[in-house]
Amino acid sequence: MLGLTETSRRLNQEFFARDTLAVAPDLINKLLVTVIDGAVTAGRIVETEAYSGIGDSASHAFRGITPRTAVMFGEPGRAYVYFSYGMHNLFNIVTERSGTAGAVLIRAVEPIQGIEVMRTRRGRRTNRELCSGPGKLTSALGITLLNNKESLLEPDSAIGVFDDGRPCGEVLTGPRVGISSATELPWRFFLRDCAFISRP
DNA sequence: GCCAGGATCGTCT
DNA sequence: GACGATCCTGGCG
Repeated sequence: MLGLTETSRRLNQEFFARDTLAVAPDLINKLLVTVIDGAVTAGRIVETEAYSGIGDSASHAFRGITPRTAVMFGEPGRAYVYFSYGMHNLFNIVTERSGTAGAVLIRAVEPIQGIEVMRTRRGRRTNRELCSGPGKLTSALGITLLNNKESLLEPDSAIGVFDDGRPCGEVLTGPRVGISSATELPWRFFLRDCAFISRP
């Protein structure tokens, strides 16, 4: 697919078909790669949040299957992209076995490849401002509603997540950001002492 | 550097 | 008809 990932392994369905609370921390330190509009961009995932189904009142799937949330109940390893606050696309990866709702929101990545493309898409910015938030990284990586429901598992998928085997730093947990219910659950995962997370 | 306010629309009640 | 899993800008110091 590209030089960067020649020695990397694309995460398969088995990886995503697990407990959302196991997948979310395991995604830290993995590479999120997109090939969109002819441009390759990649970033190292440094911050995620878990959104479950049953019992998680902050999850879109909490009220059951609707046209929007159906993808969260479907096949693991697909993209769930939705539009928020009238201007931002937010990118999630579907988890759990088919029939069980779950997704992991990618909240921040460290820019690795295609940084000039990211700068073009986001405007003139420092590296840490390019992808340090869920709305920012979709913009920088070119992810839109068009990518909703797409598989991340095929060799020619526009979006993929790769493991390059690089050792991971310490992963910390904390409350999720920007929600008004289930605020007590520590389902946000992020790299310790990382300059590229959405908030210090 | 910090904070308040505005932008803007898909989705569900 | 209300409300976000947010980001950017401008004003102030």
